[in-house]
Amino acid sequence: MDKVDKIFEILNKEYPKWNAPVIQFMAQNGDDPFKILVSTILSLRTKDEVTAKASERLFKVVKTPQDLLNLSEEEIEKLIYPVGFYRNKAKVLKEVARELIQNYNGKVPDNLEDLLKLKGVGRKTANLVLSAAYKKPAICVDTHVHRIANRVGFVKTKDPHQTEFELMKVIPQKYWQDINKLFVAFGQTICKPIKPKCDECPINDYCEAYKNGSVKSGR
DNA sequence: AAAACGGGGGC
DNA sequence: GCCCCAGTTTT
Repeated sequence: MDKVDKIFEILNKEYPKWNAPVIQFMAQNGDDPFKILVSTILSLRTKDEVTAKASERLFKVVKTPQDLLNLSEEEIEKLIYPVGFYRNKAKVLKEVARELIQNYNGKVPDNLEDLLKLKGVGRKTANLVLSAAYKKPAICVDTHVHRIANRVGFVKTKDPHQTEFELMKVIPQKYWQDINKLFVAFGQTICKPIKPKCDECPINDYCEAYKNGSVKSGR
């Protein structure tokens, strides 16, 4: 069995042990692209749990872009507090809602180009929406994915953008969905930026950084 | 008191 | 490509 197959097999098996509130939350909320987009925007620089709670509160009131637009920024701020940047995010959320209604019939675009045109949406957010909401082949590179891919040895680059393209070459497409789902949870609990728990790591046999002792406290 | 949490956007 | 951004939680 190929090393890549083995790694994903193990991570999939271990996954239930890890907590990734946002992912669980998204799973509970089906694949509604709008909710996934909003949650992802909220998650910026904010802990998973907090994002999940804030999303839950917001979605009790807001189901569509129009709902969002009907609220004042202050009302949105109250709903999403205490996510970091709540003031800015409230503004972004309203702007995104406005763009969705004006340019996309109130629906979240299902292609990278249009998603990237939205305010506050970059490659990470866009790819997550494509993957989670539309089940399209896309790899969402956040700091966890970037760090883990480099440690394990899938890629060797400092540029997250480059990581995205390298991973697409190295990892078979059938696993792209797994990357987005598994790596965040794995990165938060085991393969942490500093003080990673390599002794408890289920895939340390396959990790280049572990083998050559270069898993420093660093990103 | 200081560091950690992370992605987008401007230049 | 590098640097800035901002609020809450954790150490």
